[in-house]
Amino acid sequence: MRNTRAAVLVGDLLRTYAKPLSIQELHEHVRAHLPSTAYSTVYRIVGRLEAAGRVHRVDWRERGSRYEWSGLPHHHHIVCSLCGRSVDLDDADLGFSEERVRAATGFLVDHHSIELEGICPSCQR
Amino acid sequence: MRNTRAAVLVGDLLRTYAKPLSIQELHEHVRAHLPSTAYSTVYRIVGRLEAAGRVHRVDWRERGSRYEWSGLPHHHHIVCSLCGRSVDLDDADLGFSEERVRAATGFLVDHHSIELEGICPSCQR
DNA sequence: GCATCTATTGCAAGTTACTTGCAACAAGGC
DNA sequence: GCCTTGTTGCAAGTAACTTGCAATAGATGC
Repeated sequence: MRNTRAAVLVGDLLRTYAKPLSIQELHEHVRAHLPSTAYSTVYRIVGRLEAAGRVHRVDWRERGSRYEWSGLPHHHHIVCSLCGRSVDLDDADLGFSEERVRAATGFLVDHHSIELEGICPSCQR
Repeated sequence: MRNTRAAVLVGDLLRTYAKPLSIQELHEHVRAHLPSTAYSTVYRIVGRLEAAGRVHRVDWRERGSRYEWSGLPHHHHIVCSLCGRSVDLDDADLGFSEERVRAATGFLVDHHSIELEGICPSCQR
């Protein structure tokens, strides 16, 4: 994968922002630095990053599908339904283990996705 | 909401099948009994059922969005990535509690969605 | 049962977000 | 610098989902 200007901008933002971003949001970011960049370019960069395993997709129901840097430790998200901010949670915070699912169902778990929505502490005030 | 023939077919299938179904699948079922039924009719019936709270949407990533009868006890699913069959899991099977999330993050949880994918016991053989 | 009212339907067209073909372009190796 | 080939911008193409509208059919009251 070539280090084109747009690809570097997309990769850097995903890596440093460390939260899921939509292609729209990535596109806006790239255009701020390289105004001629097309949506389809960002779309394809993200596809390449995903194929290379450097990024993975996250679905936030009403908020659409988003992409997050894969180098982060495994975690899930809780998104504030008022302000949209997200906080990370790991399996231990949730009491989750694949072992437990295995015991309950006999399934060998490949993949799990946990998405939570609620009101964050600051919006509760 | 009127008890039209198509709406009764959709509602009955969702209630008795008790597993998430796509609009496509519901449409095929309705057409088997009422061949003239349009996709958009099923689409709107499901929308009405959802608005009435009798059905809710479930997202199964690659398998698309599906709808499930709401009268069932709260649960999640693990879907076999080979045969597509799903098994229900409740929060206790997962060790999950909103209280725990509250303690870890301070968020008031509105809604949570947990979807698992793996290999079912019979496909493991 | 029959008339009436209005939700519901079928059809076709519209919208949206996502995908792709292709010729021009530019990153990286030599 | 020059060439090779991955990338880009543009515009057009999909597929799935939505909607407008005139015709239809549940439901209600008589």
